[in-house]
Amino acid sequence: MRNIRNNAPGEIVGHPVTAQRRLLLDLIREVGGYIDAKEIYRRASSRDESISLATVYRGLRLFKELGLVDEIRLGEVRCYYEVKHSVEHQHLVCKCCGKVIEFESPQIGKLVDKVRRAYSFNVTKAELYLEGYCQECKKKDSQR
Amino acid sequence: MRNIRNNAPGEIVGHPVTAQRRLLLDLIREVGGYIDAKEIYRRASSRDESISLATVYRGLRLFKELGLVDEIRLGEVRCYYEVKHSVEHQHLVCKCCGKVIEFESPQIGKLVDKVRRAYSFNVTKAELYLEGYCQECKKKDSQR
DNA sequence: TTAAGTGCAAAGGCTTTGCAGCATA
DNA sequence: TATGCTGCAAAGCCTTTGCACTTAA
Repeated sequence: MRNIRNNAPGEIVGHPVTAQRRLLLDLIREVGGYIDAKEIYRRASSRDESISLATVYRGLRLFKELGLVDEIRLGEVRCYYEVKHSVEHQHLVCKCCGKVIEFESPQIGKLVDKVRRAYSFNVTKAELYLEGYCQECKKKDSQR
Repeated sequence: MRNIRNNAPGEIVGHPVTAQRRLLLDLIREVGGYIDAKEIYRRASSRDESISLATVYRGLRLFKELGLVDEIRLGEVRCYYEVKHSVEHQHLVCKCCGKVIEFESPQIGKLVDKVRRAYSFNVTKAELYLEGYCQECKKKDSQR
């Protein structure tokens, strides 16, 4: 188990490469981590003030379809997005401070294989979401 | 790994037991599986036509806090709810027909323990979400 | 009695969509 | 040139909230 953070290649193929799409994809890649649509819009606006939130959502949907980004849920209703990694990883979120730790576990792969065989499923996505309290927040809490 | 479906005990304690809360909790338990707020409201309305959707949401929030129900995400924006099980289990969803298979895996527990130690986290929730295509949908697809 | 819950309606947050104009391939 | 993308504004969903009334304990 180790922290990971590496980009995956991939381009917009089969669809027009507009300035907006270029900007959005570059931006998400620069961020390196997870980011939500509103924040993508905020950052995109600072480089192209006429870009619309609708274009952000339409771009995200396309990137998802092309496998360029992953849509992840971090315990909240809204979605976050991140560049698709070559290595699958999972998220551990602190309910108190919001810190997100990414980790990789080979056990997930084994588990997916088991499920695949047991239920004859073609598993295309595996998300493990762990939630709890980090060391610092545990300490803070016990000092109260 | 095996399919599970068993209820957990638990009651509304420390809060007034109103007719609405009683109805909602009974209803969720009768369902036995996952159900969303709108459907809970629809079914509750047939027994108490004056119940409001706000009460459904307020009830669900309370039940969550009391650990009587679990809020789960099945790949969609909206949430589903189910009676809290004594045994933790995970969900496997078919993207094509929507079928949901519940399964239990002891490996998740081991993995959670590893993460707990590795990051000094007090892990309070672990959700594994698997998505893909079931045997029937794979067949249908290959026949096209 | 009184703190707490309820219904209603309105508002909030996130996401999608219709449409007319514009740009990529 | 023609398909497809964009901005804008409006609408759609799901969920929460303010308020006055009602109720469980």
